[in-house]
Amino acid sequence: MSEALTGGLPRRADARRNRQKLLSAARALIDVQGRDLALEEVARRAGVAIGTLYNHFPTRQALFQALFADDAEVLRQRAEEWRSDPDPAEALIRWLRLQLEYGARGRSMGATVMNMRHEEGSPVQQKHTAMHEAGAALLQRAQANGQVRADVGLARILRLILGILLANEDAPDPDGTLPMFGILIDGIRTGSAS
Amino acid sequence: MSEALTGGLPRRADARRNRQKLLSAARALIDVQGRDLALEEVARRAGVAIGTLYNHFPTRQALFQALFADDAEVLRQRAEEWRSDPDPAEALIRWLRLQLEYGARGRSMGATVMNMRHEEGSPVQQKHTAMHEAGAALLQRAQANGQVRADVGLARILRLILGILLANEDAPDPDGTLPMFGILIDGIRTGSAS
DNA sequence: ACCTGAACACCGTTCAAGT
DNA sequence: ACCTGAACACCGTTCAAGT
Repeated sequence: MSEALTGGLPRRADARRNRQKLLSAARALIDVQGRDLALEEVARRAGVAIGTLYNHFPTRQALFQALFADDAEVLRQRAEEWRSDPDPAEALIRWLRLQLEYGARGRSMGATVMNMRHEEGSPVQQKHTAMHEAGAALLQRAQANGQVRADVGLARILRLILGILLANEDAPDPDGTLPMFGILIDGIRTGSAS
Repeated sequence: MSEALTGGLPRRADARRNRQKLLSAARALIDVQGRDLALEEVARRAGVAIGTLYNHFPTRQALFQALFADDAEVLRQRAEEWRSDPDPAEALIRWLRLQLEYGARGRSMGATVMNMRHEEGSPVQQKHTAMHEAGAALLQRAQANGQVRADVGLARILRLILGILLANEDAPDPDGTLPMFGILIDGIRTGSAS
């Protein structure tokens, strides 16, 4: 239980190596097979037994979380940095575009992980919360400045970004994300109707 | 091959009954298991052998298409009707909201089918094209009236609706779709920035 | 503290044989 | 023209035994 619940790394060096090999194999496979990647193949490519995979990651979710949780930390940092940007709306939009980029990682698994329900107090949940708070500050700044409508929350915006990614995952033109992102941005700007 | 390619119904009466039983069973299961429903269980619940399922629906896609293709016809009809609505924008929005409702069918499988690549000349493709043209007329009317931005196409809007559905599929609050829909609508209205 | 791999269950898909 | 179900391949998951 130690590793799964604490989220810490394994104590033994060989176990840490195995964990890393599993993550690398999963990362490589996810780009090809998408979210339905075969766990057995992950173990096979990592050169470990299937039981070892389950030792490190008791569920699919645990594997995905380990793959993409660090992205949340990067996104939090950017949000903090851009909080002093002279143009609040521009800073917010830049950050949301970064969410679009990071979310696209691993066939949208990045954004999916970010929108998953995380175990209370888990490392992923903590990182996610920290990112969310930093982003919310960006949003509120733009709202206080009158550039963004006051009646939208960050969660709703981020889930819309997830939707954009998911809808374009198997689309004929996977780069249709930016025009759709543009509609989202215009939808949260002040000055429009309703 | 006849059935799969022509999309027509089977000639024999027992085969038509089997087809219907398969569709009913699939429809019931999809609400529970989502898009990853087990084909074997579909056949089991329909009371036919697994080979019979493959006879009628050679691929998963074929099964899904058969389940939801008729919705396209309904949506086309509504678009035609509302083309004479005095308020073009209101008519368009009402139709898009209908897309949201119909798309939500079967755990968003409805919208997914609508956004799939269909075989050229297949019945689904024809129905989808007809629906798309009728909807595009609604959109153009609202654009000609100056109520909706001229630089957005229907395909982009519909894919955004698909995204909204997918993003809310396993969400804590699955009825967050309407606020997100509101952002989309405001994003395509005239009068906003950019 | 961690690894191994056999064991079991379940599902996807094909196809020869039947009616 | 259609149905059947055995046959094969593959994967998910657990767990007793090992180091």
